Amino acid sequence: MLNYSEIDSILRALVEPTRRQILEKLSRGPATVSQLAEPFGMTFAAVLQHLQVLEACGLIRSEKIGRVRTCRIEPGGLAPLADWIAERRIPAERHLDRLGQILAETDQSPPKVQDQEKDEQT
Amino acid sequence: MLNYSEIDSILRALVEPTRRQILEKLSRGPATVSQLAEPFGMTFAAVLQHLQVLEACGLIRSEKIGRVRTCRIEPGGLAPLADWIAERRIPAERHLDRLGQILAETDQSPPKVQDQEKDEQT
DNA sequence: GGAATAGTTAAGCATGGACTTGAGTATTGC
DNA sequence: GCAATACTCAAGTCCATGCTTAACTATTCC
Repeated sequence: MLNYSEIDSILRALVEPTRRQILEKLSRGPATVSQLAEPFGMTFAAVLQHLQVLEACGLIRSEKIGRVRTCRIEPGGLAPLADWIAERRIPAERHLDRLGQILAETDQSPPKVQDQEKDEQT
Repeated sequence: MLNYSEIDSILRALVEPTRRQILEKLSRGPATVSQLAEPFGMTFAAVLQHLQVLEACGLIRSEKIGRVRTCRIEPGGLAPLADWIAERRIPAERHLDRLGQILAETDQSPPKVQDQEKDEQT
């Protein structure tokens, strides 16, 4: 059983493009907070906040030695999300087959699908 | 090559718990807008907006027959995100092995990791 | 010991997105 | 045709979150 709020926190962390870029950068090797902050047109404090979010949900890990904090990817960090997706893809892939279509028409009662993609008014 | 903004729109869609619940419900079979709106303590219009977000990023599909719009899961909808994760897990899994540790210590220069988890002031 | 460096925290602003309300349109049943 | 149904759209409110500023702490170098 997956923890619902774990998925939630991982998704909230990943939805922010800056944080995905940080992950990208860390996946090429560990880096200090200042090294990470440098390329972004953003203050030190902002990057630090992103790092805290990433660490809180287990996507990265960091340790402070002296006055320098070094961050690195947490290897299994994306696993819960990968599992969540896997769980949902299998049953989803079954609907929309013949069976799914038949169930759709007999169960709920949309008269009949005469012509797919008839609307699409964006 | 994955489209960056595609991942972005999928993550933005999934980060909202209500939308994940809608997906959950649809994965058990197609449903009309009113059927989806019913169980949530939320207006029709709000649910409709969620459905539009889900459809815009390809996670669901809908068709209108008469005055009834029926929604269903788009089978391959989660595939881009699954791929994105897969791409990032493989290289990430390599760091944090012996090699990653060694690179971390020789490349950037944190003197030496004498004692892991020394800080942790939440 | 004092200045410079590296990071930390808190407060405040600003934007985006979820949700509501309310009015409008198309379809169905009588 | 007219009312009810099922959905659609636009505008507005409100709150969460990203970012900044500014003050603060802990280390290192001289």
